[in-house]
Amino acid sequence: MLREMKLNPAELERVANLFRAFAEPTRLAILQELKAGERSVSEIVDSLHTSQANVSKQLKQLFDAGVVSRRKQGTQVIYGIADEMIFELCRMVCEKLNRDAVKPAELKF
Amino acid sequence: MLREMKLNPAELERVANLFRAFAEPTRLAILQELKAGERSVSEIVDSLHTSQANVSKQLKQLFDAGVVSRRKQGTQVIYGIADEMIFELCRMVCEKLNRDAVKPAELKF
DNA sequence: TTGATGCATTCTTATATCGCTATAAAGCTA
DNA sequence: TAGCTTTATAGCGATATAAGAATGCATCAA
Repeated sequence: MLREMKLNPAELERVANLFRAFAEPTRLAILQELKAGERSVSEIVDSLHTSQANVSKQLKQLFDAGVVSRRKQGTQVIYGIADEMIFELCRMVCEKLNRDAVKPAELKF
Repeated sequence: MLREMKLNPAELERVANLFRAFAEPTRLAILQELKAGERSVSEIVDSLHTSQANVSKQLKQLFDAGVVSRRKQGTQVIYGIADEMIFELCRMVCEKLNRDAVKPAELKF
């Protein structure tokens, strides 16, 4: 049971909110960095082309969505991937984009 | 090879754009309707609580993202799911939300 | 041809969000 | 304590987007 139930508006909102976490290039770039391992905020800032304030804000969104984890280490805050399903999601999206594109260049998150 | 490459900004943008198609409750509701089978625009309108203009606009976004297909049938336009991967995506997102929530109510797209 | 139906598009308003600068807060260290 | 480093937040301008109202555009029937 429960199989074919339709989600109510509040549930749809929650699903949409989680998808929204991935619907922004800067946040995806952050997730790509974290894929290689935990990073402090300043390490992420150094690897991206945006401000520290912006990185902090995007990290907050990812954290609130349950996508990344964090812990304090002295004066630093170390972020990591909270759920590996993220990469499965990105992989599936990339595969679809590759299917749809006629181009030979393959995307791989 | 190509395994651990990072996506460039244009590629990240494309990935983000596809995620964005799912980042909105009305569009998710439309996809839920289409999961049961093809539907005309007016059928979708009747099943949702929003205007025909809005449904058409959201359908256009889904179509442009390659998420739904469409065909004309007389005066109607029939929409359907273009790629079943959509439901796998939604299933994974719901599962994560269910994991994160302590509540017993399970979401299932 | 006229009118009706079904869908798409345009315009507008309200709201959200990205990214910046400046600033605050917390933890080291001298 | 003072000063430095690291991160978070507030405020702001610019841009994007959701949704309603009105309109345009086919298609079909009478």
